[in-house]
Parts: sequence; C-alpha cells; structure tokens
Amino acid sequence: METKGAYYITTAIAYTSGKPHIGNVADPVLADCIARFKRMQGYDVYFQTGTDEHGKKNEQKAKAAGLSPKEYVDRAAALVKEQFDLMNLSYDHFIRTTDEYHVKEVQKIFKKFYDQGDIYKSSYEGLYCDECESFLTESQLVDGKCPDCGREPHKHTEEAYFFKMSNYTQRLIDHINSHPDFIQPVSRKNEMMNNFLLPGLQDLCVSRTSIKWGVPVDFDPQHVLYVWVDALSNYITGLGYHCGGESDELFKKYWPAGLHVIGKDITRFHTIYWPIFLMALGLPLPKQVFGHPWVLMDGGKMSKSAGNVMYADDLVDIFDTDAVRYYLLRELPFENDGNITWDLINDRTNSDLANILGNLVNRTVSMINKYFDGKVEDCKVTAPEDEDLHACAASCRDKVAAKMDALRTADALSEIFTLFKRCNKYIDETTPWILAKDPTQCARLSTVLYNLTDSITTGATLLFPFMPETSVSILRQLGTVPLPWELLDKTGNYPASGNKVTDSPSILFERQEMEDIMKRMDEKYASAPAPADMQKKAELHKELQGIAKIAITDFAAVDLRVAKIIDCQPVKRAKKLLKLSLDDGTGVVRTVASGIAPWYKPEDLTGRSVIVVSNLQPATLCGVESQGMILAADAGDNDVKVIFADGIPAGSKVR
RNA sequence: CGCGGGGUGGAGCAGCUCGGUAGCUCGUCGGGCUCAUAACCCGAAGGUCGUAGGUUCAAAUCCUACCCCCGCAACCA
Repeated sequence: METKGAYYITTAIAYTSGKPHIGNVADPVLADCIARFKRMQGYDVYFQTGTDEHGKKNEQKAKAAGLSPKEYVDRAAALVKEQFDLMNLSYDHFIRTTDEYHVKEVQKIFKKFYDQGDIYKSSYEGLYCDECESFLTESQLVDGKCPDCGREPHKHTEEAYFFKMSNYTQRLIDHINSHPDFIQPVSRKNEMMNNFLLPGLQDLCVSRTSIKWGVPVDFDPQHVLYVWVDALSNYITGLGYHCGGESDELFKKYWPAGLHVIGKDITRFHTIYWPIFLMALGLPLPKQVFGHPWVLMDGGKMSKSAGNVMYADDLVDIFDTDAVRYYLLRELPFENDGNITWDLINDRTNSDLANILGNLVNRTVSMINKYFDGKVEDCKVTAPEDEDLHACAASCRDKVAAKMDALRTADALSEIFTLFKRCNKYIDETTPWILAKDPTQCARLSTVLYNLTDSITTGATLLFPFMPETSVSILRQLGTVPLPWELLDKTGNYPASGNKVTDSPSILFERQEMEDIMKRMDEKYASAPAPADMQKKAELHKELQGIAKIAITDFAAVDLRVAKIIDCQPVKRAKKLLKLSLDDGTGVVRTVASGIAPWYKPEDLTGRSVIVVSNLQPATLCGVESQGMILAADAGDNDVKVIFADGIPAGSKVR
C-alpha cells in the first residue's frame, strides 16, 4: 500500500503516582484509536506513550514506602503499563523519563538553552516549609500555615534557572493565529490566548535545588530540572533527537508530531511552553494539540466494595477490553466532560454492542448456515430495498473519516453504528425467513444475505481502530479479512462466490444485568485481598515505623475532652464545614468548625457526644471561629468517621 | 465581585461559532416480526431548551441580570 506520509502521535506521559484510573487511560485509548485509524488510512504511524517519573511527590512516596525513588517508580511505571496494556494499545514506544537516553538528551537540551541565553540564573523566592521541604504558594496556605504539617512557612530564596519566555511570545501568538487548528478544541485556544499569551508570559522556573529526584543540571549539579523541560522533551527524545548532533532516522522521519493528545488540564504546557522550547531548539512545532475533556466518575451509584474510583482492570473483567474502549470513545465528548458509571457503561454495552451489533452478526451467520449451509453467493437478484443499504455502506467510510479528522471519535462511532442499524432494518424489510419458504426465491434470498454480509464486512473493517478484537472476530466469523481502505467506499467487496462462514457463531457481547455485575464485583473484592492491598499494608507498616516517637509529656500537652453536640449547622459558602456548638461541661458554649459535612448531616450529630481537642489555638474558618477540633478517622479513601463518645459525661478528660 | 465548565422531554448527550419546524441514544407505552443474544423493525407519549428582561419579523442559539449545579481554589483546627 502506498503511504500517505508519516504521522507521529503521542499521549501525555502518565505521572507515576499510583495505579491509573479509568479516566487516566482514556487519553491513551483515544490516541490509540486515532493512531490505528491513521494506519488504516495508509499513514505511516508512530505512536508513543510513557511515564513521567521524576519530582518531589515520587521522592516522598518512595520514602514513605521505604524504597529508593528508582525502585518506587519502577513499580509505579509497571502499574501504569499494566493498565495501558489491558486496553490493547498499539504504541510503538513506551518512554520513561528515567530512561538513560532521555536523561542524557534532556541535559544537553538544557545546556543548549543556557548557552544561547534562553535560560538565566536567578533566584526563586517564596514561602517555604522546612518540615515538608517544599515551596508553598500564598493560596496554598491554611491560616498562614503549611497545609500538610501546620508549621509556619517562612520566606526562602532558592537559586534557580529561569526560561526567558518573552523572547518567543510574539512568534507563538503569530503561529497560533495563523494555524487555527493548532489547539483543539477552539475554546481551549481562546483560554490560552486571553489568560496567558496576551497579558504577557512570566518567565518559567525550570530548575530546583530543593528536589533531589530529577535530572541533574550537568554544569551545575546541585540543580535538578524542574518538571516541564524534562517531561515535555520526551516527545523528541523518544524519537532519538540529538541536540546539537545528528538525530536518528526515526526523528527525521516523524518529527514534527501530527498530534499530541493530552488532558485539558495541561493544555497550557503543551500549547505555550512546549512550542517555545521547540522554537528555542530550532525545531518545527507539532501540527496539532488536542486538550480533550475528562471522563468523570460518578461515585454515587457504585457499590461500596468497588469504591469510588473505577479502574480499567475491573471494567475489563466485567465488560471486556473492547466494550470499555467503546464506552470511552463513544462517551468521551469533544468539548465537555463525560460521565462513567457502571450503569451507563452497562446500558451502552447491552444496547449498542450486544443488541445492535452482536445480535446482527449472530442472526446473519445463523441464517447463512440455516439456509445455505454456510456460504452465500451474490446471485444479483436485486430489489429496490437494496439501494439504500448500498448507499449507506458505501458512504460510511468518508463520513467516519470526516469525523475522525475533526477528532470526534464519538460521532465517528455513531456513523458506523448507523450502518449496523441499517443492516438490521434491511433484514426486516427483506424478511429472509419468508423468502426461505419459497424455493423460487432462493437466488433472491442468497443475494439478500450476501448484501448483508458485504455491508457488515465494511462496518467491521471500519470498526477496527475502535474495537480491534471485535473487528477481527466479526470478520473471522464471516470467513473474511479486513477490506483495504480504497475499497471501503464501494460495495460488493465480499467474494461474490461466497466464503464459508463459521458454523458456530459465537456471542460477541453478552447481555448483562446490573445486579449480577455488582455481585461479581462484590465477590471479587471479598475474596482474597488484591495484591495492591498487601502492598498497602506493607507500606502502612513502614510508614508507622518511620514516625518519630514522642514522649508522654508531649502527649499530655494535648487536652482531650468529651463534649456533647448541642447544635449543629452547615457553614455558609463552605462545602465541607459544619459548625458545631458543644457543651464541654464548662457551661460556656464552645464552637468548633469541622470538615465533615460530606459525611454527616447536622441532624445526625445533634445530641451525640464527641471528643474535642480543647487547648487548640483558635482559628477562623470561613468566618467561623473554631475553638478546637473534634476527633475523626479517615476510614477510607473518601470516608471520614467521627469518633463518638456517647454516654460519657461532658467535660470528662480523655487520656 | 476567586477561576473555569454547565443547566435542553425520566436518564445520558447533540444542537449554540454562521438566529428561522428542538435532534440522538437509553428508558416507558402500543404495534409488527420470529432469522437472532426476551433480541430486531415500526409508531406514540413526554420538553414554555434554568429564571427574568432585552435585540429581532423570528432566539435553545445573540445581549444583560439573577438562580442553581459540577470541577479547581478557599476553608477539612
């Protein structure tokens, strides 16, 4: 097949902060679908994904788990890859920012920026928490204190390198204006222009001395590259770009990228900083950046055991990879965030995949077996009702391609299913079971089933980028292979003399009931703790051992009292806060604000007794002066339980 | 006046850029059919397109104000 040219497509690299959830894999699934579609069209595609592994968070997590940072990210990267691979991604390369070739190249890139004056050394000034070893922004502070440890941060100045953005701003603005498709969807482009580019860019801090886990600046080793130069460069280092030298063939062939698929939250970095870095390197800019919306998980309807977060592996257990891919590609809209719940994905799978598609293939194959012993020929006995089916099949390819060009996978899928629905309708129009009763209609019946098989072959071929396994399975059942792109806008591609179809059609997608699904998930989580749990236990144990011991006098400094809740009100303009009025035995009402609103209603608390830290420095939260705090436990990822002390007199000391 | 996104028949969404019979999928109800996975096909009910104004011959679509919801942020003492 003649190639239409090179096409390089990437996903954002996943941060190794743990097991990626279903929303995280939506991004690579989307990219995979586009990659496969481009290949089908005849492009020479290179598809890259990977992991972003440096940074403070990983350093801290590794420490908490008692591992070296590298050991930690090795595990985390494996988790990411595992979830990605479950989705049947066809990436050509999986890059890790800890890969040696990447690290070396990034250092050279940084050096080049420095040598040509794009980077200058200055100092980063901000509020710094010694305990947590991190900078805090004004807005992160909680009552002027560190949100993590509650200590007072102080002004701290750290030497750092900055990238001079102003050198390139105008060029970038011009580029965006002259390339209207560069940022997709358009609303994102306006956002970037109005909020960042037009007001003027601030120089970007690109190194840190307070982080150890990162790529060291080779000419100034106490500095480590600060995320974005490191992470963004993966798109070129992965292709074998060599700064200041001869790049690999791969790079020459595939750069510039045709498309960066990213989540909308990092649009800024991909449409502003990344293009500017590329300009500084003298490289052409990617053709397009798509900041896609998110799949939001609607926790309310999910079973307890499954928790609030949905993972690809759980979904695949129940629905199979292709059904999950289908859901993501079908429901991930172009402009707005989408939803995913067990109910929604089950509905879609049942109606679209089991009923419309699966049943269509099943009934078609069954009839061919029943009436023709597994082989239909095109006897060319046509009727007016054939016309519309042919038109629908022949026009499908270009309609799908148009939607894909606009990155609208949901609409593209919808076009394909229009064809499958048309096939179902065709069966009703032609009533093969009636034709079968009349021996003189044999040739017509054969033609009808041939037309049907032919159209399904077209649909199944087009389905490949979205649901690869299903596509192959359908074609196999029909005894045929995918059609070449050039023939997809024609009909009559299925062998006119017929192929032998499978004599035992298999169910493509089983219909399922929600009850059974929930039951299966409950069972899965009830039996044998998942390996992840074991790991969690080990981590918890390490964490507990790592905490410094305190003296009994330290503990005695905390005064705990039982108090009865005499009134409880929500706090205006605060989502999480409840204002509690407590009787602590003193006769003076003590007011405490507590962040438990998501888990408790005021009426559930009134009259109950709790434990309060009575000698805590008062603080004002959302306009409420809080005189102490009540004890509660983090009972789960997203669950808090107040520790009640019902039946104990107010004012009792707790020790 | 924190930032951003949104409010369209029971549910999930499209339509809004470039005003002109409100569309899709699921669900519900009725009918048809029996090749097929209780599936497929046809039809119906159901919406004053968040509210109130404005522009216009004409507004879901443009403008203004307000209400509500969701992310992020602010508060989880």
